[in-house]
Amino acid sequence: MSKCEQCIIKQFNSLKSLTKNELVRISSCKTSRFIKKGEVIFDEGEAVNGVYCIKDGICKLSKLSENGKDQIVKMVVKGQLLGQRSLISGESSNLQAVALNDMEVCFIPKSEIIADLQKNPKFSFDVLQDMANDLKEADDIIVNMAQKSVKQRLAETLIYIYESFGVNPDGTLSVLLSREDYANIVGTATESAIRVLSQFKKEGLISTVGKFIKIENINGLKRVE
Amino acid sequence: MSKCEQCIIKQFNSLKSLTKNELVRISSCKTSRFIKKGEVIFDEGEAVNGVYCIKDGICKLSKLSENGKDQIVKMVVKGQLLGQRSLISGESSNLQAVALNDMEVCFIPKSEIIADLQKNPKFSFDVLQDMANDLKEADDIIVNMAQKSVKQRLAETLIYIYESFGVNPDGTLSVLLSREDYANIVGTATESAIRVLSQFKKEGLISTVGKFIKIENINGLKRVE
DNA sequence: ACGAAATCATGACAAATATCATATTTATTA
DNA sequence: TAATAAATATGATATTTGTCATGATTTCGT
Repeated sequence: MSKCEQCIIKQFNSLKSLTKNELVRISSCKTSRFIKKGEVIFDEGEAVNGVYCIKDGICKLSKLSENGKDQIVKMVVKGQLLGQRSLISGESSNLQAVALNDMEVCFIPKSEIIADLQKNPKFSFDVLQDMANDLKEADDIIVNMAQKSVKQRLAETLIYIYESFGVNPDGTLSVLLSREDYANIVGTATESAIRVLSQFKKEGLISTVGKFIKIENINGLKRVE
Repeated sequence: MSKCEQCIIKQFNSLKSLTKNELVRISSCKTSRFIKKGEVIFDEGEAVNGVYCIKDGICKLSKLSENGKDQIVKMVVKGQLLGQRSLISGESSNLQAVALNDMEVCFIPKSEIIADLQKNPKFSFDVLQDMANDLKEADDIIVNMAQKSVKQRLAETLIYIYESFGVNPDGTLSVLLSREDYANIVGTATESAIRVLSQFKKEGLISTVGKFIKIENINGLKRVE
């Protein structure tokens, strides 16, 4: 099994602040795991006894609302950590995590991470900054949900995915989402999301290649009202 | 000026994890301040060079959206800390803070807090837990905004204020908000908020004493659709 | 106490979005 | 590969919410 000390993935998350010794210790107790597209990594209400370091792939974090609809709250991608929040608050997860494509992750047990949080202030501050950033993003989402139209939110989602996760060689968005996923990010009915995407297509703002979406006019998307 | 070591307010926030010595040091450089209702504590985009410990009163944290409407993201009350997030991320504030009634706060400069975060892991972990909790609440708000009706959101806001901030001797909600504030919490037009409150009143779910609101049937509010 | 300004309230209408129905296309699997 | 299921697409319509107009009430400063 590969070693954390030599893993380049950690450069992209708080684990980079761990010392060589800490990494060796974590490496010895971590477990590597492959996750298939659509597989549930952990469920809402489930105890998450550690943190996942994502080596490859992307997943969605969602919460089931009382009316039975799933709301996607965040997407977590290669290089990032998954399950930090629950670990720190010591509660079971408030969100469900589902793989959006095939993933490879390392699981680090809770006890190890907590030990490091309490001993290594640099690591702990790094996690704190991560969380502060998540909180800021969450605030922005709240404002968007509350104040913007479905059309605007969907346009911004497309731009967000484009800018954060990039494109395939043919220019289509590298993250492949169903129309239902788009609806669950934007917080609308699936039919509404489909309709808006159709409209964007008619207006030449996007094009589609099978299920893949390609942004054709990003400035147009930014001007959507 | 009163001393942090003896202040009972700190029992309610992360400052309780500081050592006696740390508190003495902080006490010597903190400044106490009175803030009038409606006063801006800090503005969106402004650098917040420290943390406020709220000794008395309550304030709202809001963000101006592009369409010119204010969205209230959180309320912070006596006992809690204000400005943590910006301090940790080292950025200027993403939110505006405005006093909802007369307040008394202590301001602790950034350098002092950062020093303690880096030296005292217990304190740092406490702040981390606080932030994790804020993040969980933010997730819940996102789901509510995305999936629930204005009526439901307003009902839940009333219940939240009732349960979190309590009532006056006559049973009215102790936090006095304008109809516009309610609209800005729920993310709707002021007229819509007014209309829904009028409806709740007609249905006997709430009553009003001047601008004050009294919850008459909390189970009814919980069942609103 | 008085007038100006803000806040609250309500009606009428417009716009956005949800829901239901029903094709059509695409994926899955027996 | 045929049969079946799932996802996408679109129309018709209902519901929710926003906007504009207007008046009543409350608050505030002098």
